[in-house]
Amino acid sequence: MTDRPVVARFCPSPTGNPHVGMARTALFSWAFARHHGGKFVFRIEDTDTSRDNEESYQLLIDVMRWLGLDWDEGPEVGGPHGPYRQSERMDIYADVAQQLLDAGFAYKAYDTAEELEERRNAARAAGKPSGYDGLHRNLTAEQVAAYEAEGREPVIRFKMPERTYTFNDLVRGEITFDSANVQDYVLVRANGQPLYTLTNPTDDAMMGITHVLRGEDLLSSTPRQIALYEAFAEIGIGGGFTPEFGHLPFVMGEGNRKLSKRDPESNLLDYKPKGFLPEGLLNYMALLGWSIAEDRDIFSIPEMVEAFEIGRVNPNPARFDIKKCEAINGSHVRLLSEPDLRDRLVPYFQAAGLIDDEPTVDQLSTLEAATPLVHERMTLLTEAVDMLRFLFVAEQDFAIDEADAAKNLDEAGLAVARAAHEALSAVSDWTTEPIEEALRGALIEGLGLKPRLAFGPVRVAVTGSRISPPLFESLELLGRETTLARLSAVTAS
RNA sequence: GGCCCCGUUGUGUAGCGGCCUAGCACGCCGCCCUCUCAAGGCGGUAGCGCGGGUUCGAAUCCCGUCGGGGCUACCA
Repeated sequence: MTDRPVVARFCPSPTGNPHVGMARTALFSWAFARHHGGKFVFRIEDTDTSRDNEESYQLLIDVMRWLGLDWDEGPEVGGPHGPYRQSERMDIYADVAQQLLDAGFAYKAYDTAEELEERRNAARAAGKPSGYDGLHRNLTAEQVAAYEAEGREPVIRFKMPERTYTFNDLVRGEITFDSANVQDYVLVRANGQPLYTLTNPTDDAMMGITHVLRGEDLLSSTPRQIALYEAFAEIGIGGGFTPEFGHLPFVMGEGNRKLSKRDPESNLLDYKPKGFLPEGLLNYMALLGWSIAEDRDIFSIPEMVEAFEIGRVNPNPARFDIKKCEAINGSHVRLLSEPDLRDRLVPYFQAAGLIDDEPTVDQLSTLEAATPLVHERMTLLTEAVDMLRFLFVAEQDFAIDEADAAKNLDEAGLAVARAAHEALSAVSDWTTEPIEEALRGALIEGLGLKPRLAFGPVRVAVTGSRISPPLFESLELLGRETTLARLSAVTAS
């Protein structure tokens, strides 16, 4: 490790919906920066105009904010090395490319796509590396003139020095590439547009990035970037040093493939509406390649920051397991304080139309009283909505699950409901204890029923479902009038 | 084809030469608790890809092999 203060970054390109693999990379980079008390730079790599779009950009910002991965420099917060969107830095890349050309680190190549492909195929057939063969490395002035006269538009290629590149990967240890296998690569397209190969290292250099944490797919482009950094140092671009690299393992989806847009759980935007907590998702993602301790896997983000060491990241790919993700989320829900949970539940009840956009005092107090009843019964916040719907729904919209009714409200069940109605009619102090007493007295002792058979019909009649929060507490919250009305509605039909 | 990375129960991981009769978690199964569902408690299931070495001793080190993945673009 260098002794330079850590500057890490996250630099996605805004193409489509943000996904889980991307967020995991962001999380690790962020945690690394925070752990070392360094800076975290957020940069948008939108140089591919055919794939990038504004909406994705906004989604990226929103999702980073939802997750709480804050940045010290980047879009919307600014910083000394802006702008932080590559589409606004085109003049910089053009200038850097020209300097590279002038200093002899890069050259113009006039090969056509067809020529390239032909030679590529030949190389492959001969068992040789199939990248660019360097044919136009040393064109004479006459050759250049001839190509120009033909109207050919050159790309700019970086001239790879012929030597071996060894670096110490932060997660994988020492890795060596021979430049014989790393060919001269394109920095700038024939149409003048700079490519990722140029823009990414240029910005990392100019923004003072000391540690590059990224996906394993970029591992094999590391030697050519190291070579570029060395050229940068020569011509005075950036801080004159090469950052350290760490290549994070893939997050896998079904089969042996990387998690992709095709996998339903890859879309980060779905997590919030489904009822995930950011801290739950973050905790789970952290487990994809890292662990905090031998016997623990539930932790807070501050705890992760405290403990995160990049050297302890596991290099092998991890499969995304939505079941475990949900279980971890459930643990975090249980860790929430009652008031906190209540506040977080409100938007979900609003989305379901059960609580007004301007919640009434009544709605809020009902939710507050009901929250403890469901606190340990959910893994996703949306489950609270289903369990507590019967408390908020307008009476004309109250519905009983048909399958549950069929099972619990047969003739015997209706008899139980009638008995319950009668017993509850006599309860004047409408609180949990007297309610329970009345019901037990009438159904268990009176009718000699097993608790399961006694309370099942009441539960279904009043809450609309076989599954509900604890019954007596639920009845108290529902209120005497509504409870009795629902019981008689069921027995009347 | 070439180069590079990876390989512990179904899944995620711990392990970094003896503490391993391989630990933890999710999942699954069973039991307990119990007004339903959860939560919680207890127990069970299942793993070091393979073959050679090195060593008194290997999941741990070395070599090979097999398997998987990535890159090999005028994508990122």
